[in-house]
Amino acid sequence: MAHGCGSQNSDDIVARKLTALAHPVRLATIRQLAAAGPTGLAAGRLAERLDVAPNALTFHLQKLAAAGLVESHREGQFVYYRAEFDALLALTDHLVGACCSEAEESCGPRCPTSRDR
Amino acid sequence: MAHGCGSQNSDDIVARKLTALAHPVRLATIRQLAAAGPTGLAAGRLAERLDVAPNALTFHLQKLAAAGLVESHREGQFVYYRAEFDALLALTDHLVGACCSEAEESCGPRCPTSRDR
DNA sequence: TCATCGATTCATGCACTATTGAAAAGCATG
DNA sequence: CATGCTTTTCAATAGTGCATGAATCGATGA
Repeated sequence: MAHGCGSQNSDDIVARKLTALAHPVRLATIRQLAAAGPTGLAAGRLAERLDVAPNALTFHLQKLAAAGLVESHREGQFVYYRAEFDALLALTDHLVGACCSEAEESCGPRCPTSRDR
Repeated sequence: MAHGCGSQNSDDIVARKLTALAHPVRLATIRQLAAAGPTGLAAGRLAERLDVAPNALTFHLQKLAAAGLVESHREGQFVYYRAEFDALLALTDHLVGACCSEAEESCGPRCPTSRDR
């Protein structure tokens, strides 16, 4: 505990991203943005779909952006948000990346260690 | 609605699991258990490896167990914990499951929608 | 039974996060 | 410039989670 806070461990970075995802509104947000694809969605339209107050949505979007999971760009009066797909995929890799690396037996047919990549 | 799992929304269940994972100690715990494979690790050995107080580790392990991400079984005076691999893999599926479902263009070569399963 | 080791439970204090409502800033149109 | 729409900022509150230390429970062996 309380070992150096200067250079952050990879686990800490991933934990920060998971913290950003670990909220019903933010998770639904990411899924909406993921479904919307590279074009993204305007903040207002997102607020409508999720039935969330605009200011509340901004709060959550900022957390997602701080974690590097979404990006925003302005187009006229609208602000479009889109998911950072690379960050999402890297996240899933990290979760089961070291699976069974120290074990003799594999954890199952879907184990990333046991199937070719 | 791919799986009709109980009363709670699938997003809420996933959010609960992500909440359980979204902590440096718990994330490191899962990775240690994932690396250890189906055999698992004793709580004390886990505490040593992670440099965490035993009672603190119990606190975190209970959160992981409540989310269905780990399981425990007693062997003599030791309590072994092992990762629930199915729950972990289901989690990663959910994250990018609906990726680009509403978009004309795919988000990339690794998009789950764009590659066969 | 007593002593020891492993694991858990309990209680307290602290910090952080989410929610809400009101207000303000940025952009477009008449 | 004035108006309306979109988005963000701010402030106050309530709620939740985490860390810490002491005490407890369970199992093992002398």
